[in-house]
Amino acid sequence: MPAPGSQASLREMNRLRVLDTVREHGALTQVEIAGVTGLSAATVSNVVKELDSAGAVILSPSIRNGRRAVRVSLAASTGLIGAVVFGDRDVRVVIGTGGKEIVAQKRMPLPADHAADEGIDRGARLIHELIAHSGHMPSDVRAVGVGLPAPIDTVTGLVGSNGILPGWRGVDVRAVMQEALGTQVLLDNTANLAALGEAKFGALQGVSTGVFIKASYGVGAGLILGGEVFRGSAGTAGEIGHVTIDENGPVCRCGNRGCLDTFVGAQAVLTALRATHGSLTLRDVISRALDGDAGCRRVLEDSGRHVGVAVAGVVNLLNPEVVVLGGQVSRLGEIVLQPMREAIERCAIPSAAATVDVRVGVLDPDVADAVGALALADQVREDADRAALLVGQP
Amino acid sequence: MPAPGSQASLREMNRLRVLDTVREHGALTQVEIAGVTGLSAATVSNVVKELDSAGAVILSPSIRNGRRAVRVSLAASTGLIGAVVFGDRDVRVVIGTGGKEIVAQKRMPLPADHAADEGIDRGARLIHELIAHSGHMPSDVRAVGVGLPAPIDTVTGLVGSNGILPGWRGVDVRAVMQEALGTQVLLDNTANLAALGEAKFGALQGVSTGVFIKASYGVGAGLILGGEVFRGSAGTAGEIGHVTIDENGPVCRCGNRGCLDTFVGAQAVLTALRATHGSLTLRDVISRALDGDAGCRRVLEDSGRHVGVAVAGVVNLLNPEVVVLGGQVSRLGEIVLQPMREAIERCAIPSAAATVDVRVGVLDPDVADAVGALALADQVREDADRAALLVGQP
DNA sequence: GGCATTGAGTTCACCGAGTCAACATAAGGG
DNA sequence: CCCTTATGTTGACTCGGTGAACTCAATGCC
Repeated sequence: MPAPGSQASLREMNRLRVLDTVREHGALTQVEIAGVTGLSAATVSNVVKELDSAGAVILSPSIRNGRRAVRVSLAASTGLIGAVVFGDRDVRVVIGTGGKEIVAQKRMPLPADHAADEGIDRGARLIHELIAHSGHMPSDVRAVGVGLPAPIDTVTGLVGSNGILPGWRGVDVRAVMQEALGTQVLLDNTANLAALGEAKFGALQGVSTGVFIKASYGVGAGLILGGEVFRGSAGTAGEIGHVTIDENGPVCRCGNRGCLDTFVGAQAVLTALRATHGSLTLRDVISRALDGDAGCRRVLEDSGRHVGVAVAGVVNLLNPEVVVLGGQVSRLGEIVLQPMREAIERCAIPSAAATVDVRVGVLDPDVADAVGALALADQVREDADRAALLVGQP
Repeated sequence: MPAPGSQASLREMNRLRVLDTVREHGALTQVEIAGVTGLSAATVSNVVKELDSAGAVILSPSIRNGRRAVRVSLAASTGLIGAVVFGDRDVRVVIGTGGKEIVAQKRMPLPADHAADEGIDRGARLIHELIAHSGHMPSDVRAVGVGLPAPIDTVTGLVGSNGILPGWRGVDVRAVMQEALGTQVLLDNTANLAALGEAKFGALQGVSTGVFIKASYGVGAGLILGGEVFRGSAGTAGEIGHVTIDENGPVCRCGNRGCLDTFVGAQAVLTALRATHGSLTLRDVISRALDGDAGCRRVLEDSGRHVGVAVAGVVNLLNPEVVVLGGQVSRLGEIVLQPMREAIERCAIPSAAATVDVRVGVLDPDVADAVGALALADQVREDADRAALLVGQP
């Protein structure tokens, strides 16, 4: 890398400026690039020439009056990116080429009490299968994003102790997965990943301060602050499921009492319905509620209210522009959103409650996490491409 | 300003690089500057010459072997900066020259039900008095930071509705104050200001993710995220006083029930002690607790516990490195910190609770807000100096 | 006192990079 | 066929950073 402050670094900055402009605006002519970046046409000409000979952009003619402009667009990043997302009882694997497009995907159930090694092994095997089926080589995969429904300590790299998966505690998933896949692996909480997905392609696009609530088997949050996913000092930010709602409430699996999770987690929901509805899964409850079953609907409305109380605290604390509800429960739409909004309105300070926009996520809850995991992997690939470009142009 | 990406902008960046290096490290020789910035000695020589002729730095000889090195240090910023901080029943006015040094200060009580105009008027008059007494002109004041114990909507500029000061609701304090002082006025919540003070000069120095809790007449929080004060989308972030602790708790002045404030606000503390101790002020309770009064101590310990429960939620959500307790109540030190720590330990998820460091602020609670307000004003002055430097060197 | 030594800052020739202006280019219109 | 229109390229110029040579001011040694 060139010394900071030198002319070489200025050149580099301008190369990146041009590249980022093209990335953001799509195909542009050189004059347009010059207009947007504020660089002179001559400089843009030189930079584009370099970029073209390095294979970073592609030039295609366009038709218009006068001399034909040449549109500059980003050369497609090479290689594949992958995502492996572990749910409470399954693993979903996706491969893509970038953006939110999905090349192939596969889902597979996992036993309730599986060990981490087993899950990782199955995830890795599915990735390899998908690659083979789509006619690629394992070495084509540049990066894989992995999601777990548990807090992940980025300092130690270990899975936190109060996630949904008991068999995964204290495992360094990133290291093991990286070993199994032979590619760079990025590990994150599924709430953070879904938040990233919504921020890139969904309801949180362009939002500076946003809160994503993932309500599924458990409740988690992903925070978008300054347009980026916020992970806190050790990566476990966004844990909203164990906020104390009632100091004397039921005992939670985290050891505390009256956590939000004891009121709205799948356990609580299913227990509340057992007497009248028998043994159901969370998905059953949701689809019955959508079909008009009063009991199921009522229990989920209550969940919405409880989540709303907790979210009101978050709204007070962070004063977000938008709160997005995601996760399986978000399929219910206004049924659960309405009581949630009312609770926020009631419990948050008026000025913050008045400005916050509470809505449902845009992405399908089944794939939102995976889309985010792909986005995470894509970022890494972009960084690598960029670094390669810089060392390639000494 | 020069076009981005041009060589002129590179020059400017290097000027700022040198300036910031000197700002951060204090007096340095040119070789040292070159070492830190990575620029060549020749460039540093040129830049320093420019900076010197612009009056931005001062050169002083130093003694050592070989040719005497010339130490480059920042020219003292010209002019004064001021702070006006409104408490629940008083106003404190401070003037300084930069950093945390205080040139002069004055405190004056305010009637409990005063109107905003009255408070602003008194604050402005005090500023003018202090300036006159210290032998300066009103025009010497470059910027004034103003603190209010209430949420401030930065979009509308108005004071939020659930602060401690009923007579201030819906007033555009910044505009009125600016009119009265004839200088640039920066307005912020006192919790944010005290957090800024601790971040610049106290317990939050160098901390990336930190939470400052101001426990005084009411409870508020100032968030430090990425080393900066985080204000949310409309500036009201950090409102922790109206988090719901108990859905069926006492009615709060904000209209909700069971807010933290109804358990630990001065109102609640004083009411709890009225039967046994008669009419006290919060300061009385604190000093008696320090003197060993069991009742006062017990009530404040309970406050600490309640605050701890709420803070545990914040710790889960933001995963901070440090939580700093400030405000009048922090004078009690471990008496209130201990129960607070225990509550956090008990209610927050283990990994986050284990890594968070809970301590008392370094700054005197009486002046922490003002120190922050000065820092805010100082930032503005620095920006103005910097801008002047740039246009002064075309 | 004279003189080498030491290390800081300055000067200068050089070169890389951005800019302006002129120019080459590639259509469509009359 | 030439003019118009609009884009991209080229070259002379200037600006700014750099390395190497140089100046400068004190110390210490003889």
